[in-house]
Amino acid sequence: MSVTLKDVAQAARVSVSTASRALTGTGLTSERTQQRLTRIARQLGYRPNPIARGLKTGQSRLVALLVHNLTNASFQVMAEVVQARLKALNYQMLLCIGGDDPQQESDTLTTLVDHRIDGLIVVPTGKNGPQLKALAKDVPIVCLVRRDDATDLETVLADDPQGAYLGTRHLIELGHKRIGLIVGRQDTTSGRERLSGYVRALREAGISTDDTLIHAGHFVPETGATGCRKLLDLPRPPSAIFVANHEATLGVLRVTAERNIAIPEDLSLLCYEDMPWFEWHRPAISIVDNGARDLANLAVDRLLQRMDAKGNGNNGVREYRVGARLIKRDSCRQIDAPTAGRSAKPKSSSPKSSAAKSSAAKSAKV
Amino acid sequence: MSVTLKDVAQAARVSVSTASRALTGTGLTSERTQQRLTRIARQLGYRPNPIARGLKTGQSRLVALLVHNLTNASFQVMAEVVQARLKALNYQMLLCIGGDDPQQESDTLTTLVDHRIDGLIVVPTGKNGPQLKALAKDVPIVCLVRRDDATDLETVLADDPQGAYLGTRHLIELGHKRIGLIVGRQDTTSGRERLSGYVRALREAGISTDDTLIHAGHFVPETGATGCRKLLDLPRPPSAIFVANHEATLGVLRVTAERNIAIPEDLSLLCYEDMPWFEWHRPAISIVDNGARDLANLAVDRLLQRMDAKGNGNNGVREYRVGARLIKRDSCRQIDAPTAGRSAKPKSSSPKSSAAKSSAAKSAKV
DNA sequence: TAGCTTTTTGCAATCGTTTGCAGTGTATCG
DNA sequence: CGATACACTGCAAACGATTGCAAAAAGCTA
Repeated sequence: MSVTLKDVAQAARVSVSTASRALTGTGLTSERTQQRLTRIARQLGYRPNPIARGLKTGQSRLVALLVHNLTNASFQVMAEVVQARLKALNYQMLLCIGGDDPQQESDTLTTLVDHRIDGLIVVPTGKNGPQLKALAKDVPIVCLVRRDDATDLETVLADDPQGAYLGTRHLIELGHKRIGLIVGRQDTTSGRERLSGYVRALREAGISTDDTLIHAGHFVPETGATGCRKLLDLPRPPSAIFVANHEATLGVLRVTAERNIAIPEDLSLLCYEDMPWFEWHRPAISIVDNGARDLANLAVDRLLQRMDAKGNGNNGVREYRVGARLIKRDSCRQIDAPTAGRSAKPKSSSPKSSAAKSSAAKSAKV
Repeated sequence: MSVTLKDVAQAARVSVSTASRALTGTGLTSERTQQRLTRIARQLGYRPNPIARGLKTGQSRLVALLVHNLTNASFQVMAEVVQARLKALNYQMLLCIGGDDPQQESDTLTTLVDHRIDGLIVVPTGKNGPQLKALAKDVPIVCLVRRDDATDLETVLADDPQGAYLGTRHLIELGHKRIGLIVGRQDTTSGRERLSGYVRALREAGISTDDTLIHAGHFVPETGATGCRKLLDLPRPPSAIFVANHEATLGVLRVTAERNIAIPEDLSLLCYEDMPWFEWHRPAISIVDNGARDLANLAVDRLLQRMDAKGNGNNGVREYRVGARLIKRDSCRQIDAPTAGRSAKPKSSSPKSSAAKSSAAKSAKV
């Protein structure tokens, strides 16, 4: 069917070995034959067979990225970044979706090493530590976003303690004292760390934590809905909610919409991890940005590094942190002058303000 | 490193051929040796090497999906569906991102067939017809969402003419007479077909088309922004905009937000292809759903079918259509009684209605 | 038990590369 | 001019499976 190295060799009247050496550019052939063979190969449309090559060399030029889903905007960005970086280096990305399910993760992992992938970037569920650890002996692995405590793999994490701290402090600075937190499962790194950042900010500000204000749960919209209802139904509901569980955001928005709660007039909302549309939403949603792009880039860097090192094993296993950033938009409002300072800001305690603004716009238009 | 077939054979004191036959389950070995070998293989932790196998059999158990990006919600859904379906059949999905760029598409395609993929589902740019056609001789290919006119490949399309027609008719039925259209590039199937559906609905309703109301452009948010501005700046601006270019949606939302245009009071908005958050947006955005999930499933069905047929070539190349569905939410309003009929409906020509509702809710709350 | 068929097995070639080793030819040097 | 080095090249053995063909074993019949 397709033209093989043998065909090229025959056409050039040399042996396959020579052809191979000429085309792979080991400096072991004369300049002349090298050029001649490259030409002939191109004329014949020769393309090396990665499978055959892989069999011999043990490399597949395949690098896998295992994420939980593609709904999460961070994962989308990561997938695109990883793909782009790898393609430039002539690797193919094998994107796998594990659904945050240990069983699926485990299955996928075995399939992947079966396929002799050259490297793996994985967002671990945390439940397959032993397996990961074993695989790491055969293939370079970098963990992303979550740490797997049972392993000592190189890991690229978001700076969740800092991010949660920044976000919470921002709300405190705006005058909020009762701040609801909807956060991820406490058996995940990010879940625990974000909670801790929240607690630290509160403590620093001398605000005592209130367990009824904290809702931890799975990374699904329902968590947001439930948590939000719980918070709103409190005798003394919070004036701000910090949704530090990305997937839960939609649930929170649904509930606030259902209950006709105006943001930020009735409730300030701060979310975690950006989505393209947060910026276009009305009001534009303030967020703590986890730096998905940088995380992915760093993970690729680390992975490539290990792939080159080839066997110089586990020396220098590190944990990296990519800093978080607060992006202020319009979903959080100042509810109270923290100090006597600050004047120009229209801190508008009147719930009508935005409705007024919008109907003004309307009458101008209609 | 890893245990090979030879190891298993040795341990069982049989030849590799017997081992191979026993483990692959050709009925050519005695029941007894088959069981014995399976047991030994498991004990030794033997896993067949797909690369070696692939070299001999010419199959890789890899199926590629080539899409433009992962930002588009339809592509996300498709990726997840394809991955899930394939995994169940023990194939690995190779997800590639082509960026709707012919050059990248071309490169990726060659890499993919180099890797001896067993099948390919591709959203073609339309600029690499000849190449696709050539590749189709070696590997089963199914086109998705867009047709490549230069080929006669099996193609699974959304019913865009119908979808655009349904959407436009919906707006007409709500009383809109001037309906802006923001649509995709006219050198793509979907771009042309959506425009045609729009035109047909208008013609049927006896409304003459107005070219100044139609804006076609690339599949990027900017198209939406530009188009929306153009439409709003018209001497006689439309009362409704149909954004039939998914990526352009964000741009439109940005402009309407910038200009403080209330939806649906000042402007009705209808979009194409769902996104998870459209439902939670305020107002919830009405859409024409292209049925991404069904499209992906059908594409997989067709591909598997061809992969089985194995060589019975191009007979029966078909084009399939997956019907579109209108999903009404809150971004389109009735602006005018189409007939004298209909009573109960609060068709509210007063632009204040929703603002009133919302401020009522607020005062109830505060 | 011989002769036949039918299962079950093993040998060896093959897929398309890479690569150690040995061989050829040419240049260099004394 | 012969010896030695060096640059190229070719042979053949891998890599880990699958598979056609033939041999061995087993089962049957008479």
